[in-house]
Amino acid sequence: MTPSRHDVLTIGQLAERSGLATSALRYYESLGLIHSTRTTGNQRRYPRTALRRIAFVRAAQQVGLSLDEARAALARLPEDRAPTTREWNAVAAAWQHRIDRQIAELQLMKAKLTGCIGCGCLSLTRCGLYNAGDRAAAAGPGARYLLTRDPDSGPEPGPAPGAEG
Amino acid sequence: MTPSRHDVLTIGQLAERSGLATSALRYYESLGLIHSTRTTGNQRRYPRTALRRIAFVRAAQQVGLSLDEARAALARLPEDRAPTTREWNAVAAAWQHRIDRQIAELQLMKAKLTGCIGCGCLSLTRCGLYNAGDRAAAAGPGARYLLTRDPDSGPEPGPAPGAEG
DNA sequence: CTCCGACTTCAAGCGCGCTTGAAGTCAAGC
DNA sequence: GCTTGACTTCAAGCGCGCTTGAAGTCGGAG
Repeated sequence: MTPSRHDVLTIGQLAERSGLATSALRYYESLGLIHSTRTTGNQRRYPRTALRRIAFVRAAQQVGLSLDEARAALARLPEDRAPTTREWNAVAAAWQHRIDRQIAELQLMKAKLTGCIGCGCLSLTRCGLYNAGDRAAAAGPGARYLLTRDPDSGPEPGPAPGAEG
Repeated sequence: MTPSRHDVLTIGQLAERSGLATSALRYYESLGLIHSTRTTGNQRRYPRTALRRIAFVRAAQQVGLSLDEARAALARLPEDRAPTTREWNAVAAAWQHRIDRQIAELQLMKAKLTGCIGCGCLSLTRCGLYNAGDRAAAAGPGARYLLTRDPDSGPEPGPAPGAEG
């Protein structure tokens, strides 16, 4: 079964089907998230499995993974076919832990807010919100993530300066 | 009651107490999130209420607000005293909606993952994950937020090109 | 043949939330 | 006086996830 013209997508077609801009797709390819072959005229041709990989990446982003982390996760799934239940199970389980943790954090935040409503506080010392930023403050430079990144992974080369109070 | 030396904080003291770097505090001040007076030697002196404002901002970030949005929210609270229950109530209620929405999205994602485990799919057309990125794809340029920003606010001047599939 | 649009590469830019560096000032201790 | 360290301003840089622009190529229609 050599791939016929319909088994393969131009970057424009892939963009339309995935909802991403062609620039984003080239960027993804530069990161190794998707792969393409080239025509004799040096144009990219993507296999249909690229759609699955993109879907995976977008889902990974929603779970809070960076593109680099998504690539690592993607490396544990087969390149050219849909993952088996077993393969998918391992990945999904890890994501569920992430999601659960994020949900737990949000619920904690919500509880703190409710407590604040009850006490009318934000009184500098007693308010639970006052200590809500502990983990976020420990993150490195760069744009801050909205929710806490994986707390028990990563080298964390640069400790936050002056954070010891 | 003129503010004595103990009612007022240097930027270094504020950094230590808030857990933020002095550079971050200057940045916050440049954005109007906190305010300071100056000594005769042109050094910043922050009122203790700055601590409360910073706590508020950090909490706002956890809820998913940008610093600009945090400033807008902060503008609805009094500058120089703790907010009353009524004042706080309005803000907290808005945040709770945000949090609830984020939790709902995460739970939806989790359900989709569970479904995927059950069906062993990612089969391009049937998988719920496949359509999980709809809203994220509609966002503009720049670093992507991990979770969906407020879907019904903001001018959104630049529609994502090629997002119509 | 021309023309057009979809493709190519590469470098640079953007937006956010900061940090870093350079060059200078101020305040206290020896 | 000198040193030290905390402060000042301003500009530039970083990391992520892309987009934008310039300059050129490919491939089919007329």
